[in-house]
Amino acid sequence: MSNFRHKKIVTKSGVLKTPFFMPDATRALVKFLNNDDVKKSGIVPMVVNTYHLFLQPGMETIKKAGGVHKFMNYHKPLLSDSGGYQVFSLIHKNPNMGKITDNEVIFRSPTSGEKHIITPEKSIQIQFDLGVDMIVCFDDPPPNNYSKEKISKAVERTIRWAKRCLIEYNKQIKKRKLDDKTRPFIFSVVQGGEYVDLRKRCIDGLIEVSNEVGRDWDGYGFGARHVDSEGKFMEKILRATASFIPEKSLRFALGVGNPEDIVRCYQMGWDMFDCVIPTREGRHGRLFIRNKQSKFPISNFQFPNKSKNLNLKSKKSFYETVSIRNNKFKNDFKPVDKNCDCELCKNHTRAYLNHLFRIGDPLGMRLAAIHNLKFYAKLMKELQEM
RNA sequence: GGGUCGGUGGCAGAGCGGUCAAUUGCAUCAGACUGUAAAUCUGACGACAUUAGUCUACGGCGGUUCAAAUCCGUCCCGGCCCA
Repeated sequence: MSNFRHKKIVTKSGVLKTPFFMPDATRALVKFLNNDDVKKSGIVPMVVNTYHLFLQPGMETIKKAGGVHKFMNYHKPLLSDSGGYQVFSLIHKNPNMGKITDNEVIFRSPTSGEKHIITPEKSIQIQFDLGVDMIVCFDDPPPNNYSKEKISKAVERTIRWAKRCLIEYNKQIKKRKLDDKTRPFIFSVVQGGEYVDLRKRCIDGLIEVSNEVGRDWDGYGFGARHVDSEGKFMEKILRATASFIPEKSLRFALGVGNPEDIVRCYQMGWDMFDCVIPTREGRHGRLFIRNKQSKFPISNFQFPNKSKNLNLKSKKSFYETVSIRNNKFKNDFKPVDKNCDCELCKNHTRAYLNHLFRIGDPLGMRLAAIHNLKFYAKLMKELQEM
């Protein structure tokens, strides 16, 4: 039972076809890569982060640069995340780092200790100053293991803040004289943890907000982690949440995910994805290898719904991973993936990459990240062509 | 030749009577990573059994002591200083 779909969205910086994956260029770069590395891997859009760029280099610099596209010299579609996830995660992990009230979030910079305040309005203003193509509401993302009561409160706050975001959004559109061709797309975020009824409530609330303010959300994001407190993929919740989101709106699965999670979400009707996995795991020496025997065998792929360990690394899966630091690659002179034409696989052997990781040279991390991005890009292309 | 300091597990380097199979770092082996406080983090790392436990180990040999990597004697080896 697939609900997948193909959409085309036209942003001021270019056209995107769904489904698409965005690597996280949190601080205006994908770590260790330059823009060409990303482009060559076949990836176009990227995600930058409001919170991180606000702290460094700071908005004065970004504004003087003429926006984040110019600042990082990347003129393809960019989405900015609101910073809600970062600020809340900071405070949830260490309550001394800040204070959350219904009006605002006060927090300390983990690096400088300096005190900052972010409100929903301010997050939106910053995102307009970034000048990106897609922006996200400042939400309240509770950890999945919070009580239902606490998550319910987070849902209500997320809805109230979404309203403030959308009102501010309209103000900024007016103030900056933007039109439908030049305005950024705006996404609200759906919270509700592992509870279908709360997810439903959140979406109903968000739709009500859009009616009250008089502007539709361009899309809805899936908030909080999409794996439950035990690490299991939240199949039911993701499926239900996708079905609650209006058909015409984009569905953005924030933070999703590993390859099988992306495929599953796609089949449920999610359109957009971003995740640190390909780049972070690449930097940590884990490489994705497509299973050679076929195209991504998605149509006949059996998802073992319930188990945490999906066993997708077995022969049945469409991919496997290798830890290139492992000793067994020390004298392995094959390419990482003989069917891959990325910079790494075209030019270097597993033994060489193993060596680069053993000596800790950044080149290894860069090549591995490029390879993994290419793997993701190819996956998305196959999904687009389904 | 005289004096002096030292020889500890793959390496570096703690420990200086019992709680030491021995702190720590590196190296090694494996694992984790999901809107990036992540070039990060976790675990293993004498042998065999692998729950318990048993053995062999802090240069060699011999002592003191209920007990020694730790104290004493001696031998071997190395650094530095003086002749």
